[in-house]
Amino acid sequence: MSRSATGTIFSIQSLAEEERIPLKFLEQILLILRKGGIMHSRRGAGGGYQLVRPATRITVGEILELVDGPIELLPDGNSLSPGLTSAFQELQGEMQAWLTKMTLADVMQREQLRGAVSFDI
Amino acid sequence: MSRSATGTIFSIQSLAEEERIPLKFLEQILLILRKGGIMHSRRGAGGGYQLVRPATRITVGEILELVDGPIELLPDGNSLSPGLTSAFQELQGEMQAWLTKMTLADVMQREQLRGAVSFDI
DNA sequence: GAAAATCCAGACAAAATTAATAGGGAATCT
DNA sequence: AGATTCCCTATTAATTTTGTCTGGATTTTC
Repeated sequence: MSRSATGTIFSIQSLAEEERIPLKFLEQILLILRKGGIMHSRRGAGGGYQLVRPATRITVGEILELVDGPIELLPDGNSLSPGLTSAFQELQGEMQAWLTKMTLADVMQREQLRGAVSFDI
Repeated sequence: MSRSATGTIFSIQSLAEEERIPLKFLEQILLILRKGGIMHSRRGAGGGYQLVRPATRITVGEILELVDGPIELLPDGNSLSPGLTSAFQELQGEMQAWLTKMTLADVMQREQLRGAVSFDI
């Protein structure tokens, strides 16, 4: 019963129990994901959350940026030398590229290959 | 008068003044680099620090690991799903590869290209 | 022996990060 | 109306990180 299938709807509570995450904690994360355009929600009885797009079109980078904020190796007002700054910008670019290629579907496939616990979100 | 030339010796104090870093702070860093086998030091009058190897054979990753500890995207006792863990391990591997290819000489060349402040260490 | 310089262990505070908790408000279904 | 479920803001607590400072001890040169 994969919650990562596009149409599947589920409640915060049910997911919180399965993953053993505090309900109020999970609530905040899902809220962020909805505002970020990754999930859709419906209130009231029978409501819940569901993915807006198929997992093949949701990237890890997208989720990470929403939840953790922008991926930046360099601090905002960085005092590093221009050469180091340039180098780290390059690395950061490579990380971004990777994070943009890696989709939620890719990650879920890796769960399968490892044959372990089922994973959702 | 580049301090990154292999033979050049300099004192903590002179570098601290130039870079406007607290002397005692810089001292700790240089100490780490020496223990890590990147720098050599000589005590007493006329002593100081110098690079052991040419900058072409010192990598940014080496320095970073010494100063900041191991580069790890995943926390030590990570509770992530196996699929996510696997994915992040892959990314971490790519970062490591990049950091191992990028040498101090490469960084210094970028300083030149940007024509800005001279940079040492 | 005096001066110059590194060596070393530890204490400290401010800031940032992370995880969690709290308490109600608003919409929707039956 | 009442139950269900998401919505929203704020606060707390614990931990880690970062930068800095203290106070010497040791080695080397002159």
